[in-house]
Amino acid sequence: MRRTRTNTDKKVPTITDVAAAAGVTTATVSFAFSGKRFVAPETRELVLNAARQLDYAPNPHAVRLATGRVEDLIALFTLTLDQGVGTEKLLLIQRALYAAGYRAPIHGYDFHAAFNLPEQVSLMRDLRMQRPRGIVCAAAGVHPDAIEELRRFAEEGGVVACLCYGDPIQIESDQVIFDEADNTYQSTRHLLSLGHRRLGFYKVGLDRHYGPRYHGFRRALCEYDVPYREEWHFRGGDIALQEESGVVVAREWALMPVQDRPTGLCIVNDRTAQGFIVEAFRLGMSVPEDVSVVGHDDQPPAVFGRIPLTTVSHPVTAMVDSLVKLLTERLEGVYDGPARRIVHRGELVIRASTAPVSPEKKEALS
Amino acid sequence: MRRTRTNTDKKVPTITDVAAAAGVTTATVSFAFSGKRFVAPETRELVLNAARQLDYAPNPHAVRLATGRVEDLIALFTLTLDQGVGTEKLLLIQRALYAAGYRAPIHGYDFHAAFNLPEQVSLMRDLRMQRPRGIVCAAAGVHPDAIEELRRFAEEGGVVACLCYGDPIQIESDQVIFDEADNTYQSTRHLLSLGHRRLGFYKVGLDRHYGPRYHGFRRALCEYDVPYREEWHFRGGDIALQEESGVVVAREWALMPVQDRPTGLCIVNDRTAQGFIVEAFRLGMSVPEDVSVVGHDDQPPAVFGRIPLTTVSHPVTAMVDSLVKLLTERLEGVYDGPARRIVHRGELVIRASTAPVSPEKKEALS
DNA sequence: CTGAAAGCGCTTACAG
DNA sequence: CTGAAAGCGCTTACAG
Repeated sequence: MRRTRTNTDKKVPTITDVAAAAGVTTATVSFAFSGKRFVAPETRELVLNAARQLDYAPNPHAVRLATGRVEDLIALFTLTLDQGVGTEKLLLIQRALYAAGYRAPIHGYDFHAAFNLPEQVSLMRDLRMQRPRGIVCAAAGVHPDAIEELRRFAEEGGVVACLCYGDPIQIESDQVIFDEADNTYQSTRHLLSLGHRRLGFYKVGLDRHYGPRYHGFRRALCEYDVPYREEWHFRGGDIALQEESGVVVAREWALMPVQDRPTGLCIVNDRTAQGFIVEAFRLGMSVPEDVSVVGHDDQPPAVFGRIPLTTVSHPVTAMVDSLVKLLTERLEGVYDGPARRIVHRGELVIRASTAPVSPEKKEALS
Repeated sequence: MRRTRTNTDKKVPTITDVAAAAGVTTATVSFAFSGKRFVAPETRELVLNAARQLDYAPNPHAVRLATGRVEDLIALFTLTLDQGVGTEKLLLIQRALYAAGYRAPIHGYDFHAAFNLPEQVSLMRDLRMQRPRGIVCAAAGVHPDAIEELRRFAEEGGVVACLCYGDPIQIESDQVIFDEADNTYQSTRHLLSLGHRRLGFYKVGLDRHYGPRYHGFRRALCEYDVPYREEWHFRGGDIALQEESGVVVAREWALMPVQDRPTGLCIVNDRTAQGFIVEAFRLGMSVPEDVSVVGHDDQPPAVFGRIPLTTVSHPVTAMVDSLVKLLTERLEGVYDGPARRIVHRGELVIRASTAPVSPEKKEALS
């Protein structure tokens, strides 16, 4: 992998070249750029011209080595660079930070890294060693060892802000939390309020079958005194494409005896729910006549899919706004107190994929 | 924005600390890690233990400053971190490069940066100054000044590989090119072969209304001797959400007199096409009875949207494979010859959104 | 087998 | 108003 500079490679101009060209010291060049010390206007012009002439730009590694931390760098860490809310949040954070004068490259890895522990920890450690000004951790399922790296980063003077799903991350840092349990609780209550009593649950992804969303589901059932049935907790298999795992769930569901299968399904997320619905129709069923389906996120597929989806929103913009606010307050020294937490909840949006349980099904049940 | 180390901040261990703890020189520590010089096994153990003890990790900036280029860093540059093929490609490239032992953070900016020239150039310059081993430029609409930065990067010994849309980027580097013109040419020919003669065109995004896709559209029309009609070249407005601009196009289309509006529409891309279709149905029209619609990309929305979409695929995986192959051959010194170009084309996938032009419309036309 | 030291390209006290 | 020089934390010829 190693490669040495060949003699055909062009030399990159350094501060020394600029100093020589301008007939000054490197100190003067440095100060002419940074403004941290007064430089006579004429000298300044001389330096700037020489720099322009040579097309000089400072070597960031030298700058960072000399100054310690990288003051304008905020690293964005994620494990879910998906085709949905995860990526959208990062984009919005990036945009806001760029606007505030920071660079914010995304150091992410896709979905599969969530199950690849050593990789995850080494990624986080790399980030820490780069000594950015801050790290935004926007990921679900961050391993304790990776969190430990974050903690060290904070101890060493870095700013940490987290965007969490479901549960807070075990670290003393500002956190914006999406209440996943409540999200699924709301969708489940909606189905219950429509009279459904045989309810199924499915969450895409291998992670956390029994995480916050599951608990939200159970809590709603509990309040309505409706029993939880393990066989209606679908798994869908290990499929990368979200829609496809919805297809698998539809097949599993369709194979169940009509008298004893869910009449309402709580499916996380919209894309997976649409996958379910498309396959259900293909199998001769219809939604919501044969099953009511609630999705999650209220992303475009909820509106532009097979049928308009009843869903619970994921407040992407609000969460990003909170995060950026907490973070920039720290960065700019406006706030320096104890860690803060802001919890966001989604909202139920009723569309066409849910309907009251049909009378004959009510009978069948009794 | 500046911040100095407070005395509560923990000190990060350096190579000097490790050397002291192990009772050796920093040189020995360095070589014990890199293996570039023989180190007695016992000494090695001593060093490794001390490092573990202190939880030492080298400061990447010092390493980079000392060695010049960053040997295991490939920067991924993009201007389109979308919710679709753009992000998917980057993910796949990242995954492949990680597997090959490289780090590949995404230095991207969203869609709007494409129109923000200074930002774009400064991003590319920052990347160059970081002196990674290589830069992958996966973006459409890269400005000449940004390309100039890429060129300098290559002159200075960096490896450049491009993933282009439509036209090659004006630089001597390996390139994988997606033939956008052919993509739209194929979709247009499909409509023509179904008997449609009144054809409309819409490409989401402000960029390049008259780019390669437009030319593919016109070429197909030309071959069938069908006139191009400027008023059927839709604009859709400046809308971030791809589906929404499809909605706008549907409204524009529906307002046209029935006798004089397109019977076939070539819409880039699938999400936009589904947006069009959903709105068309809402307006009381139906697809393909009232209009045939071809999408582009063959992404999930083509299969899981309002109706299954006839579309032309975007060969994401094949393109990424090509790119990674070209790039790693360079990185590993397997290939060192002149720049190579690989062109990929998509394939027509026929589903339910297109149908032969109806007889009464044929009459109306004549 | 391993040290002592120069050098990478910056920044910033310390002088004048 | 600006220089001379130390220092950031590494790597790597140069010695022995």
